[in-house]
Amino acid sequence: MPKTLTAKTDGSPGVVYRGIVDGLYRGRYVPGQRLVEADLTRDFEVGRGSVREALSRLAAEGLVSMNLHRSATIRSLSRAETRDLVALLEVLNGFAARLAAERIEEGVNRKQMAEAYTTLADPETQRDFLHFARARNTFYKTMVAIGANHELARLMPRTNVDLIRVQFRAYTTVDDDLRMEDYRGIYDAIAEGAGRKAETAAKNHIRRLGDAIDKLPDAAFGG
Amino acid sequence: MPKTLTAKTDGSPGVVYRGIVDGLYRGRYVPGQRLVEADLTRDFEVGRGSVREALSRLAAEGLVSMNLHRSATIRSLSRAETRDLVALLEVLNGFAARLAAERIEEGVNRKQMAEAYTTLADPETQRDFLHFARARNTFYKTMVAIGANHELARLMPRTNVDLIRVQFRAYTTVDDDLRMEDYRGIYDAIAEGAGRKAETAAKNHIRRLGDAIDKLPDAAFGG
DNA sequence: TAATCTGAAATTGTCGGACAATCCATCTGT
DNA sequence: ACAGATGGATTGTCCGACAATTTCAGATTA
Repeated sequence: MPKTLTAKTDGSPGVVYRGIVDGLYRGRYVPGQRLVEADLTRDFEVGRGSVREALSRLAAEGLVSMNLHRSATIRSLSRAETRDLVALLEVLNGFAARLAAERIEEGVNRKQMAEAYTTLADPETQRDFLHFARARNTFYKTMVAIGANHELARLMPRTNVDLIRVQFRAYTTVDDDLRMEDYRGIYDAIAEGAGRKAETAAKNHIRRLGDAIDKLPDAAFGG
Repeated sequence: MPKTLTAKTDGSPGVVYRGIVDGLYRGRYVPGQRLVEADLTRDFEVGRGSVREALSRLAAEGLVSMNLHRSATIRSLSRAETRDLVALLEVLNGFAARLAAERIEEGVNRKQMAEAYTTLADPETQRDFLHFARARNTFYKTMVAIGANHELARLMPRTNVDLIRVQFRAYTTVDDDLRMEDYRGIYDAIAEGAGRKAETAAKNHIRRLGDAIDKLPDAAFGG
């Protein structure tokens, strides 16, 4: 029986890959920080080749940037880059929401989507940043999965949502309630099977997010 | 003076990377073909580590697929995958066209766009598949560049347009004229600075492409 | 003192070798 | 003909080595 492992689950490079992404969310690594290969080799107890492979994967996804003969660094989004990314996410998430709405009736989709939304809306999960981040990721991932567009699913992780999440984490305490209403709106539209409506709901949500980020002070942007 | 090299231009892995992409367009590699590391090491005269890094980059972009303990293979799009990809490209290209139209007045954008379109429309370049493919790539790349959305530019090459281009190359002789009209429509809308119009023109073009592909026989799809 | 130059240390880029794990095709015995 | 054993081919991973380049502290100079 051949092992069916996804690209991220496999061996040593995967350990490093996941370790770094996880470390990002846990605050062990912060945007701008240098990632020295020798250190990673020691920390994760794998060969330099594996470290290298993990780094180049992360670079391909845009999470770290690699300059020739310089250490890789955790990428830090500038104001302009953030704006670009938000504009792109508006389009992509709108597309994903529309697809999800169109397929809500198939299989166990409705049940899965409901589950993801329920845990996201649970005040219990909202107490802890890590729990909330995970629930939100699950929500979006479910939405994309239900949409069943293989290529979209492949491309989504290659946007830098994670960076946005982490880089502005300190500033997100403002309007939690408003955002929860957004999520509810998106979910309801998807549950209704209203593709158009879901698309605009998702787009509007991202646009509001972009507006909020625009108002952030320069200190929130590293480079 | 620090060398300013882009991710694809750098050293040995870049040689392999570009060699394979180029080989794809030249027909040296065909979808489904196995890529044995030892062979590539010999052909490109670089270390296995570099070959490995190039392969994982290509895998990250979706051009080759890597299975555990099996050779990497040039990916072959199934009918469903192609449909998904086309639907995604419709959204992304629409976005790119809109952005380009909105910024056509800035700097040398108008001139560059006109140039790209002119060489694309030149009957001379349309005679040879390789020339035409290159001109079309330039056309789209210019459009994206003018749009000036850094994240979109980063993400576009990670779609599998190249695969579509190559895999269905044998079947594209049908409606060249119709497609040239499409390009003209897109270009005109961009030149007018009409964002909405450019978006729908690009979307319609991709949709027509998708319809054409839908009518292709099963033989066109490998896996 | 401040700016500049210099050289050593740190770090990455690349290669080659080595070995285990696994897959694949072939062979073998029934 | 078919199930299982077997060996070659290929990948996954690590290690060591060396050149190229950057980085930084200390020496030199205006």
